[in-house]
Amino acid sequence: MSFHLGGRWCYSVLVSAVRHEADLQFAVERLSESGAKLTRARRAVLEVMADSRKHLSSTEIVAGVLQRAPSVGRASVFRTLDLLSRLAIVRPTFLSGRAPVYVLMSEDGHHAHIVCPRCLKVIEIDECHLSHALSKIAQEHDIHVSGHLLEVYSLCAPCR
Amino acid sequence: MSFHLGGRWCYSVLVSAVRHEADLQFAVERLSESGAKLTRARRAVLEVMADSRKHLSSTEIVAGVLQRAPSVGRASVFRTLDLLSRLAIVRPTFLSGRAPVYVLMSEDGHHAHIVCPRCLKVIEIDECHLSHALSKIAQEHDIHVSGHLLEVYSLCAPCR
DNA sequence: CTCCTGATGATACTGTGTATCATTGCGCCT
DNA sequence: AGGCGCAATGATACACAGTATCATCAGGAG
Repeated sequence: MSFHLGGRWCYSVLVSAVRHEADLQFAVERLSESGAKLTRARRAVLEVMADSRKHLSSTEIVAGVLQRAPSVGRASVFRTLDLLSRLAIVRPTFLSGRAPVYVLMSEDGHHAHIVCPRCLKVIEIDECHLSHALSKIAQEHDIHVSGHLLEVYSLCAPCR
Repeated sequence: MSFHLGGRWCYSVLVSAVRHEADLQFAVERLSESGAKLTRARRAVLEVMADSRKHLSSTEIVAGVLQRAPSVGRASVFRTLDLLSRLAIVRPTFLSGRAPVYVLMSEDGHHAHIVCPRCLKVIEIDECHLSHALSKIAQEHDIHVSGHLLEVYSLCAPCR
């Protein structure tokens, strides 16, 4: 569901998202654990993402970082996004237009949201009731699940 | 988890995917139901996708279509991908590199797979045990679920 | 068969994301 | 606490996926 080609106008809006200081702290921790340096550029990206109440496109992140730390280069933002993706701190997602949109994953590497295919609103789900399903999947496929992303498609109330 | 910046070399490989003639037929049906015309370009895109045993990037789809129907233009492939996304016949996903990767959704608009964060292999899940969780989510948020995408992260057997 | 309209292919263009490389600054180590 | 090595940076230039445009074409209802 990448809707409405052609246009930067349709970024998804996150409803009821609560981004905590804790998320930021956790991300910083994972970063240094991984051996990566905590630089100005990286801190800026993380701060922008932790502050935001929306799913962010790379363009928005670049803009946010530029505001917060004007000396940071565009390239570093993309490098950071890639790094964070690899560390599973951030997950790129496809909503709205063709541009990737990034989400900060919660502490345990899980994330879930509802997308309304009509207005593109994104509603975050806190409790996704997936543990049972995941343990079954883990068992069947003989794997150890380290995270998940669940996207549910459904018209939201106003659109019905 | 968009891994390994810079390089077109890292496309995800779909293991154990069975793409049926039925999928193609279903897609064609939904297409005409929606009122859209069944043109050479659209048929070519659907055929390429139904034939493939992999998650396909747009580039790969363009190449496949070009092989199958050389007269079809690049732009039409993108137009078609967008149309199919809107009709929930196809779902763009983020794996491997930064390029979107497309999957044919199953008949009921559901799709699930496991991604190994190390080798990027994608294993399709046929039975995802989500009905319970989904009905709970539907109840809590007062919605009618029309589809879902579940992505599970886990090292695959060889990578462990 | 014909007509209307939605879809097409060709082209040119835009802007996101990337390679490169000389320079910088993080953080380990003593 | 200060210096050193290498990871990371910012700047620039670039590649190419995806898009707008528009004259032409073809699907499918009648």
